[in-house]
Amino acid sequence: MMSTANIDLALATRLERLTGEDAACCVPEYQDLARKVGASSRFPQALRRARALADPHRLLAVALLKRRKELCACEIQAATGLTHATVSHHMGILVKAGIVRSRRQGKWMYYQLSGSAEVGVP
Amino acid sequence: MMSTANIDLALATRLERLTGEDAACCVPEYQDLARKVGASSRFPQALRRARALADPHRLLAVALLKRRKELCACEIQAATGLTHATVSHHMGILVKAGIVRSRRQGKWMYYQLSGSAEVGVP
DNA sequence: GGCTCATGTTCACCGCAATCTACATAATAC
DNA sequence: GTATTATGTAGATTGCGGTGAACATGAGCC
Repeated sequence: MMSTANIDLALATRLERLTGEDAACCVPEYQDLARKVGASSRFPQALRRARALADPHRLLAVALLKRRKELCACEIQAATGLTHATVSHHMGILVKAGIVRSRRQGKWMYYQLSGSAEVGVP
Repeated sequence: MMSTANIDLALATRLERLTGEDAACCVPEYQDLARKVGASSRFPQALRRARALADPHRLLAVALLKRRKELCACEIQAATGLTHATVSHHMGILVKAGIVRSRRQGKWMYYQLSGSAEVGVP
């Protein structure tokens, strides 16, 4: 396995052969930029939101919540055809991602969108 | 395992016991709505975009492309610390999702954002 | 032509997430 | 109190996706 230092060196020598503009195209700069972007607090949040919408059942639930203002867990279960355990699991992920908020009324658990459901890139 | 028909029946009888507003809260309506939303051409596209951004390395690559206009594969490799095979795999997913477009120039493959990188809910 | 470099493709491995079963909890009805 | 309903939680299984090694391709250089 090639060490990170070796990869850096090989890349640097390769990039040095390029023409003029490539003076700005050095490896450490990209690693620093990547670290800076990855360390931003917005990054894990955006990732959590993207992951939350990256499942067909969860995306469907959010799409339905966009049309009906509020749905109870059993209605989402009917729409998705999943078991209640799986629905609870999915809705928990959406709530943790900040896309959906829940409200308990008696036996029923109601879900609605919490602000915009869009996902942006940090 | 409970059949779908049985679940429908059980849910319907449960929902019938609820108060006034629940006349509109019938199971087939939600299944129809779910089918309609799921059958929309926008749904699989939105899902593909969300799934494409649901990986930290891919999200990082897109975030970097938002700052630098264009990056070659080796620069993305340097930024992410992955092997070239994995970078190629990830960029392929981003291209198929329509988030990134690629351009070959000599030996180098350049990537740039293809329009907005946002993910909307259909 | 052959050689090297940058990248794409294929395959196998492995970890994680989606799912269900089973049990637990909360709230209402009796 | 018990019974029932709606939902959450824990554990186990399984399938999918991220990963890298190895091979293939394509472009420049000699």
